Amino acid sequence: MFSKSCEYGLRSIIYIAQQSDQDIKVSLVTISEAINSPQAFTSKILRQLTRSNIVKSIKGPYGGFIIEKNKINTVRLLEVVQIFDGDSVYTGCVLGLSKCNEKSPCPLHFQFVEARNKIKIMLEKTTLSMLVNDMNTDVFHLKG
Amino acid sequence: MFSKSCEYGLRSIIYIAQQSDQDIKVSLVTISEAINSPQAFTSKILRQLTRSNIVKSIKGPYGGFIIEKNKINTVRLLEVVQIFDGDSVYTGCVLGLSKCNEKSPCPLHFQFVEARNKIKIMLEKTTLSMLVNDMNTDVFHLKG
DNA sequence: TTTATAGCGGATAAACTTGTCTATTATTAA
DNA sequence: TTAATAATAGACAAGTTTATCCGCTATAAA
Repeated sequence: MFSKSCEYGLRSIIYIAQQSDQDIKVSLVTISEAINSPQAFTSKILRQLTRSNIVKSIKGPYGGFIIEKNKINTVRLLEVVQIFDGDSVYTGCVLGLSKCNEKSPCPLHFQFVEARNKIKIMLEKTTLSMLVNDMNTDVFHLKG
Repeated sequence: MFSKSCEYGLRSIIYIAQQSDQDIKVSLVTISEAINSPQAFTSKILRQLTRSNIVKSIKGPYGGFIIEKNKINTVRLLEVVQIFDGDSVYTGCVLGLSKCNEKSPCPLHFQFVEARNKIKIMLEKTTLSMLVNDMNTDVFHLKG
């Protein structure tokens, strides 16, 4: 459904948000251990998130990554997915046709519209803070 | 959502079904022109469909591919998707975790359950004949 | 029986994604 | 000012998917 990059990106940002919510700054090493992802590759993922101004990075000793409190409340999953996979998941023809739309649809177009729109709406609605609250219940996990 | 192979596979089988429904046998060349796909690659896709006994192939002059009438009525999209992409689209963790389930879910698990199950049900319900009927209305297309 | 046709099988290549390595830059503490 | 730390940048490598090529096999018609 999502690319590996996007998966790591989502896991990273959820973890960082959870920690930032408790005012804990986390390093690359800590993150990749927490979400069980390859370190060097995760580094690239994090750069994409900092360049997009969702995550803030601090260099040097005691450095690491944080997300500002207000961003935890406002940033939605759609924005994160957008960075890594664009909108291909909920837009774009299921059969890979470039000229597929309401007017000139592929035979699966209308069957998929509803299900995929559900995904889009869900990504639009879900903020990082919602997931942080979930994480605090200890039911959910980000590795394994 | 689906791999390129799966996209070509679905487009191929829908096209073959539509033609077989009118007792027309189609060759590789015809198929790849009709669905606008690379010929050699489509050949491999078709082999997978014949090996799975969904499509029948006839060698030699006047050869080509057909789907038996009764199969058009019984084969469902799920079966085709299964061949190319397995069940990763509607099973498997959205965040790429191997140990993600109802008991020990990732933070996005429950949000996605409904939307993805909708996709699964749709693939389970839809037979080739349903799509053939659609195609006969001239509203739908498989290329471009 | 020969010839042409069309699917089959395997090797190979191109493109893209995922992942690693090393050197550099910024920053903190001593 | 120096040493240690941690993010950054870019080159490079491995893996996967997508795509091509070529010779082989089966078959139909002449």
